[in-house]
Amino acid sequence: MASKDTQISMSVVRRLPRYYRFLYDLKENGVVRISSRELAERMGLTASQIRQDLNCFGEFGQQGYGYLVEQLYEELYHILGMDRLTPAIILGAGNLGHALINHMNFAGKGVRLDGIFDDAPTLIGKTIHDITVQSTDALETFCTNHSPKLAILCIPKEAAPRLVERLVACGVKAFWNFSHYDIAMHHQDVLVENVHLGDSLMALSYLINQEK
Amino acid sequence: MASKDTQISMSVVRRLPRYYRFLYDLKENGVVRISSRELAERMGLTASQIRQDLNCFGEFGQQGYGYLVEQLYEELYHILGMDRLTPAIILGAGNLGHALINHMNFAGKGVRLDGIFDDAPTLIGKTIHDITVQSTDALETFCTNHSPKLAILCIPKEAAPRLVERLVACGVKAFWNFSHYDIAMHHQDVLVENVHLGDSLMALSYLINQEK
DNA sequence: TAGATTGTTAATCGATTAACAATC
DNA sequence: TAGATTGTTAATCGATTAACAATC
Repeated sequence: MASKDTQISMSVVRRLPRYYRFLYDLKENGVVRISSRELAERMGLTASQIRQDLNCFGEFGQQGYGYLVEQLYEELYHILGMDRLTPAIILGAGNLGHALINHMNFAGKGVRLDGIFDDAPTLIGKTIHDITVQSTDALETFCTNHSPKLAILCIPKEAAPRLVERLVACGVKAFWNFSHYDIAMHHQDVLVENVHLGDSLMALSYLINQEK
Repeated sequence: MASKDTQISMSVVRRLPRYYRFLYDLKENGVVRISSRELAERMGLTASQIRQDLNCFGEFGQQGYGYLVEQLYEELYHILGMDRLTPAIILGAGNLGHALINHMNFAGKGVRLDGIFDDAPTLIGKTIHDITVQSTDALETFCTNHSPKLAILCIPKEAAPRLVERLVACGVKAFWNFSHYDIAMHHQDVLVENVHLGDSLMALSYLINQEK
């Protein structure tokens, strides 16, 4: 895997999964080569930006020819770290947690879901996608045995502080956070990706109201 | 409602819901006034940025004093357009759609959910949150009667092109898009807010793999 | 009045776009 | 070789931060 040493900006990082998706589709559609110009057109970006972005990681193209779709896809696969699966657990198997477990192709996103935790008696013991829902009482024991690195939080804000505390003590290093608890404010040295669906909808509401 | 005429940048728009959330919490906790410096500290921003952002919309503070929490909250409420509810429908009542219907406080985000559509015979006729799931066959009739302006897409990519076509023909002006179909590429004059949960998780995977 | 903090202008920083020499 | 398109440097654009006069 080629790579350069300079720190990659978050703007670039956030575009990588999108490149990966588009390259995958091109590959599936049997497209063999593509120029930055044509990819830019399809993605609604500039050719310049695509070349700049890719060149953060190496030289993947051929002058006068463009990029080999399959090869570039493979490069992104490695850049994104899809070859190693991060062991993960999900906290909260309510509607949202349930939806993620059923919908999200975790393995295809570099994640291996090892455990599901919830405190609702109606859920404990149930099996979702071959994984048995456990009580959060079992959290510490589970972590000792499985060392999850990523925790997916689908729990109410109130439950989050205590749970995050315990997870960090258990060695969890990253959070995919659907709760509204501000993890980064309370824990340093931990990676946090916040998903605020409400903010996304509210921003859209704002734009709708601007229209006319 | 005070406001200025210059076009607001998307960077600012995306921060508005977060301001709104923080102001709400401060208000709930009985905080009466707050300075840009203190709000910045709590939100992990700079005081300069907060003042710049707010001054896109008006002058809400008092020199030497700061901002009145309740008043600023109200201003954001109006700026975000929370006083008018956008009529909306949701397409797809599978796990994700179901989770949104149950979890999302639509009214609190400026949206009124008027209809739910799905094609699964097991779902049609069922009632979720007081709304009866209808077949997509009824879409045109429903739109004629209710004129929804926003469609929430919780459907597979394959079903999206045809459905979006129909929705646009019905006068739908905005999409909250959880499918991977690229609406904006195929329809101009329509607002699209894409939610790519997979991209979010993949970006996190990348960052986890960079750590060490 | 003195102290604090805003609103706003100016300076800086970073990200995007344009240009072009290198080269397939 | 001629044409195309990359990799990369330089120019531009926009967003963030700093500074400070205005003023409560």
